[in-house]
Amino acid sequence: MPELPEVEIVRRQLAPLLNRSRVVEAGSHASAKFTPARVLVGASLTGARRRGKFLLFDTDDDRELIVHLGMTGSLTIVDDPATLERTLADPYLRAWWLLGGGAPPDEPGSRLFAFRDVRRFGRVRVVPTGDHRSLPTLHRAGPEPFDPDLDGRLFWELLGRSRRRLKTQLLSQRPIAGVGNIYADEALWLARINPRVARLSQARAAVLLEALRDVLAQGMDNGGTTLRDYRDANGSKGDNQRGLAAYGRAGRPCLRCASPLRSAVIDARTTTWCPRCQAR
DNA sequence: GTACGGCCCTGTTAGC
DNA sequence: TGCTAACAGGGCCGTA
Repeated sequence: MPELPEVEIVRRQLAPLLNRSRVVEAGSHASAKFTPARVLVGASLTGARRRGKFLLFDTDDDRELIVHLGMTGSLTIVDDPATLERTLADPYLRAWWLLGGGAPPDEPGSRLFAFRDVRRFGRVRVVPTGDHRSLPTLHRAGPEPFDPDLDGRLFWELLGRSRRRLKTQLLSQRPIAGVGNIYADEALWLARINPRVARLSQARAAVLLEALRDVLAQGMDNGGTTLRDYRDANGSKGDNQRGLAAYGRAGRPCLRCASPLRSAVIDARTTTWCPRCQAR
């Protein structure tokens, strides 16, 4: 389940490979979650950005290819003919763009930009640059966690706009972008904050913001978290799952106080916390 | 505008 | 061993 660290790793790997490549052919499976991949034929991909958990690929005709990896999505660029043929035959391939060389001059299509997604939670959209109205979560996403303008006070104000439980707020992407179930549980554990709390003091909000930054940075340093499906653009697994303190450890001893960690479903997501360190 | 439940989707795991 | 049901969960939509 790719969250900010995993998506950022994929972006960093893909960005230098796109190199103004022109889309010479494309295809995708029919889905309401997908803009047909073919609409990009003839355009060149000029850059890769990230906003929260969304990847945004710029084109030379003022459009954006937006990809959300969902839970099991992965993006790769393959160039050797055997791998390219195998990728096209993959039953879980949901969208693909055959790329020519960097412009100018153009070459025949020789590399495949491929989106694979087993559980079909991923999304692919092509929109005019900056027009994110068709993706409400992206459209209303809060600041990036590492935005230098985001400080404890602003984060506290953003959290204060809702009375929903903290865990629900973090997953909504509104007060901060890019946090999913794993890193939300980890940050709340690190900050010793109960996930059911709906209100925080300004000081506690600042502590939570620092905890979010810590767990996200650690996730990136460790190459992302691979529980089952996540692979980076090179097909490699992450290492961060080894260092998780809360997520997926229900019933096991808290790494701080040894109390058994508790879990419950909050906002339809399994949430794990320490009832002692993170008492309400 | 906000909160909440349900849905999408399929591989894995637990239970019988 | 084989079958069935539960589970995992990010984003979106309909309803209250």
